[in-house]
Amino acid sequence: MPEGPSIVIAVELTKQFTGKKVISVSGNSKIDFDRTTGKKIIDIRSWGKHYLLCFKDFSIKIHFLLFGSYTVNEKKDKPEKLGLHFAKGGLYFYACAIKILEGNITEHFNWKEDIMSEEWDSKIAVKKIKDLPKELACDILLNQDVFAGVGNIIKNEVLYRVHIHPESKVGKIPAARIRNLIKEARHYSFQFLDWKKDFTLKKQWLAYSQKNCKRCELPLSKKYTGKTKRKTYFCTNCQILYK
DNA sequence: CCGGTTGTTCAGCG
DNA sequence: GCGCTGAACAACCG
Repeated sequence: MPEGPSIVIAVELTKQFTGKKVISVSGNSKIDFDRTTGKKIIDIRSWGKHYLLCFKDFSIKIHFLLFGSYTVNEKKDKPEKLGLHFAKGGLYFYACAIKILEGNITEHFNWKEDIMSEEWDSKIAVKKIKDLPKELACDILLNQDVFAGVGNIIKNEVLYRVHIHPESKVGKIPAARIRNLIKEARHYSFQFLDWKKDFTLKKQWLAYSQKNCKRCELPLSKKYTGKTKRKTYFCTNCQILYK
């Protein structure tokens, strides 16, 4: 559920409620339900790992974290954090973090930083990475200020595909290879989207949760790397360590 | 059946 | 104030 492409799918599967009026609201979230009742959803979109329900003067920001989920038109057998009821159907969110953002949503997010956005601008990532030379490659990819929407699976796959060791210092990686890393982060995120829609995502993994390197056959290293300490699968033979 | 995790925030400490 | 650690949250899969 939680990485950027999965949120893009969530937007697609719920777009039908754009322009619809919220008749009533339920759930155990602490946001003010009265604010939403009777209001029309004017847009549904995403930014990074955030799912956004936009109203005229505010937006509901939903982050699914690790275990969050949603259903359309039918409830799960779990207490919903937020349930929006329409004249026809409903939208339910579970185990997620919900916040209200005031004003126009464009004042809260820059879509040039969202890996899944049409507005994605790799030049911004280039500059931010230049400003963080001591960061490790594995950490920079998970940094939502640099790559909004990239999660641990994408991190693993991108590093493997561009032959960069996860513990490389980004300041030591040649500029052309940094550009390639950024390009692949975007490219793989869209592959993730396509494969997830086809239910073939796992079959396409080259490194994540794999035992051996698909290129040299040697066993992959498995390690909690960087300050983010997330599990990383990598090949010490095929992925170059810049230090 | 239990262990692990596609994530983030916050309290507590040195 | 900083960086680091651990806890908390909570659900599904293999």
